[in-house]
Amino acid sequence: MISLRLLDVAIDRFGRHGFEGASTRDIARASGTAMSSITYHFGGKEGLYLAAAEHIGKAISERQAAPLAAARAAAEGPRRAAVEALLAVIDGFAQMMLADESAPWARFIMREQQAPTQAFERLWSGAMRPIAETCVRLVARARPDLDEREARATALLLFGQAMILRAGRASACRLLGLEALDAEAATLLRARIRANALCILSETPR
Amino acid sequence: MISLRLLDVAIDRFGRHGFEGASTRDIARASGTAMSSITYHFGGKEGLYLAAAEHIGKAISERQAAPLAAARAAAEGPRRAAVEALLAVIDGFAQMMLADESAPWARFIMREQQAPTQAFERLWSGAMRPIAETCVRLVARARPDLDEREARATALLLFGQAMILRAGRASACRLLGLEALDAEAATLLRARIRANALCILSETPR
DNA sequence: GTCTATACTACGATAGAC
DNA sequence: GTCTATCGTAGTATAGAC
Repeated sequence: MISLRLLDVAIDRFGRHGFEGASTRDIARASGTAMSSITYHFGGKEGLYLAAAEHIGKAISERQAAPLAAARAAAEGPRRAAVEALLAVIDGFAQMMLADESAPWARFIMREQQAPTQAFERLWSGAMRPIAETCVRLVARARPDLDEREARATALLLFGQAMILRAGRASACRLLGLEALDAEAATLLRARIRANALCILSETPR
Repeated sequence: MISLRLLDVAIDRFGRHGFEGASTRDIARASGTAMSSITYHFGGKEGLYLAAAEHIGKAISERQAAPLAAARAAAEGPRRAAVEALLAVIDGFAQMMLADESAPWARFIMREQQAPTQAFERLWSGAMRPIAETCVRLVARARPDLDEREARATALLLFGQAMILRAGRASACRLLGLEALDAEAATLLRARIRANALCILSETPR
């Protein structure tokens, strides 16, 4: 499937150089095909960009499906179970942020976060919103002292801890004195994220 | 000063479209000068890019100077004072992430984080490392139960909460159901960041 | 210092062969 | 479906006038 190869390369190039900076010539060449294949399969540069966003959304949804299903089930259960389910979703997200696989997706999404286009809409409703809304409900279950808006803010901030592992990757490496986030660093970071999240979610109203 | 105007526009364009995507023609036009001024003042597109990074580093250092000086003083004081000083630094960072002013800087830096060039080195040693290292010492003071690596990881993750306000701006708006992060949302988010950080920093060894 | 003019390269889109 | 060839536009760099 040449169109799949085009999508993979496109995600890499668009993420690395942005929509305007990426070149369809280069994407086609790196995919081992002619530039006009892009016109044929996706209608043009913009069609390829939107298809790339959709492709990322599907990949994320697939990888988060398991913890998300467990989380949905736990949203109505006891508080303790809700906390554990939320910790599992956050850890799943952290693992994704740590995995090499997510680097191209993250580059792509990060650009959309700064200046959303039509592609962000597809990413949000397809992959991100289902995860986010489930987490909001779990936070509300774990922290009944928070009102709706506070619970939403808290869910967002909990993800921030994991997101910095991608969004601030270069800083993370320098601060930890590493060339790259290896398996040992990943274990350490996941443990700290879990401890911090547990601390926040266990806080009891005074 | 035409060179300052060029720098401001360059930060915006490089942040928005990336190094390759931004056009020196466009930057010069929006600065009200001829393209060859860039060659004259900065030696070319790449010189302009590096100068833009340096410019951002200086702006950040200036704005974080006050809480940073207080934090340095508190690093040797009582634990309670270290916690408060660190909360102040994090809040200063959060305010910067919330301010409209930081949007162009953030776009620029975020790109460098994903694929660091020589420009990241200047940003890191000029502005980021001084802040980060001070925070590591404060975390170590607040959480003597953590070893050096754990303290470094924790300092990083604390900043993640604030960073998502920029790095995940579009998601933050959608999750909170807002068009933009207004003053009310800013107050709410800063309060939650503070509460979460306080909770993490106050955790006592069992 | 700042401009105009120009040389050269690369871009995206498209037409048409196979 | 995939290719080559080509069109019009826009990119950076540079030379030289003022």
